[in-house]
Amino acid sequence: MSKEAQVSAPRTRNRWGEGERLRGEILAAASRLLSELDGEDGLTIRGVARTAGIAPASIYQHFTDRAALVAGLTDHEFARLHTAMEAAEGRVDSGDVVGRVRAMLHASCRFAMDNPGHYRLMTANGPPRTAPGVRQAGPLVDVIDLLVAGFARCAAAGVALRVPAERAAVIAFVGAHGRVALFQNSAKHTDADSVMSFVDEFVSLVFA
Amino acid sequence: MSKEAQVSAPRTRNRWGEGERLRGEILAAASRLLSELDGEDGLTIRGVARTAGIAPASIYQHFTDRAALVAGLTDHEFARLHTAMEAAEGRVDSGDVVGRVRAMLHASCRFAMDNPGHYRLMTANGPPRTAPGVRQAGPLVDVIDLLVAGFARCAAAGVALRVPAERAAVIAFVGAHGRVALFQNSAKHTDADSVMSFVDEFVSLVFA
DNA sequence: TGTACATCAGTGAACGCGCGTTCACTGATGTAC
DNA sequence: TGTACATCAGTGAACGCGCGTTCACTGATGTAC
Repeated sequence: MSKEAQVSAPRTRNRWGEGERLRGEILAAASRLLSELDGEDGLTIRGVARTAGIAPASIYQHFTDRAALVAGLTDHEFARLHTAMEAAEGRVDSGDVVGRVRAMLHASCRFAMDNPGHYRLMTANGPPRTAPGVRQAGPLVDVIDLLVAGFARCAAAGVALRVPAERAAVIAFVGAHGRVALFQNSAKHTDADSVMSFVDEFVSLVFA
Repeated sequence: MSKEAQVSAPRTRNRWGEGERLRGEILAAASRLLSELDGEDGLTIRGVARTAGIAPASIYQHFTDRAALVAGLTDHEFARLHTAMEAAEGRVDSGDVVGRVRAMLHASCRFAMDNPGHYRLMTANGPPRTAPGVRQAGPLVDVIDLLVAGFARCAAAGVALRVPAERAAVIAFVGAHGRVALFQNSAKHTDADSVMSFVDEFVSLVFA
């Protein structure tokens, strides 16, 4: 609980050829820092350096500037979310197609609720804007594709949808995260169970 | 397009007893500033003062500190949204209950799309957290209550809902704004029409 | 009607601070010959 | 095997800047007597 960054040993530097490891440590430190912070503005070069136990200047060997650091962190967190959703899906019996979709949505809600700072960062500096018409790419789209595939499997298994799978995925994701985002800082009302049941109700709306 | 704040006349001060007018000018300036900015971090005391054409110190006669200014701006913007939604509803024939709900949702989407900075501010520093169990209050809840009333009027008019009006309101609002928030900065794909039709599809899901 | 004083709206200059970024550096580890 | 040099990981100190906030102030307008 001390305000001081612990004044540990002056840090054993990485060995030759392993300089890239610090990049990971920097991202991990930034992620940790973001957990304890309100928003992106507290996410400073100096703050991250303090959290990582390195000199501010050291960050510039891995990120050209603060913007690059933030972008790197965003990608890193999207990858974490992606992994969490896949893992959650894998934990459900593959015959339970609806259950698998639910599991992914629950995982993404839990991620957002457990990591409000990261979540805000991810939605604020979303994917890079692409040219119109071009098929969109980016971490957000990858996450949604996970859901599209899930809903498509529902349809293939004979569970009727009221809308196409692509639409259903966006609706479900947007609904789940809208719910979390809007009520994140608004009372105890946002306990995990009520969010999850809201999401389930939501999902049931897209099924016939 | 000049970077300079225009060096106009040194400002004619308000007359005796009208000091409160500056409060409004400060909020208007902050609102204008937020329109041209990415996020809350650019919303500084000095920046607002520059935009308003006053001295930074003058702000402290109306807001105790930066946090109070931001909170005041948030309230101000919620009030604007509330007004816009009511106005939109009023423009639709009162017999068309579903149309009136749609109009409110469209208005709130348009607000979010036209004012991404304000919107981010409103969702980030949402309503003050209240004690659990206590009926929630605050500008966000007021806005949602508008929708609850709208959906309730639908039900009363014989348009069947698949969920209670309270639920429907939250679902619709959360869906609409989740859609806007998630895709705000993600390509031309976010043109107004596609958002509106998404919202309409969304609304149709809650009706039987 | 004067006149002394209170109150108002708003300011200019200064403070200390943390920030992003740059630069020349340190010392350990590898490589060429 | 030495030894000179290149490369690596990482640093310490300094820079200039914009920020939030405070303070004593200015000058216009009102009020008491």
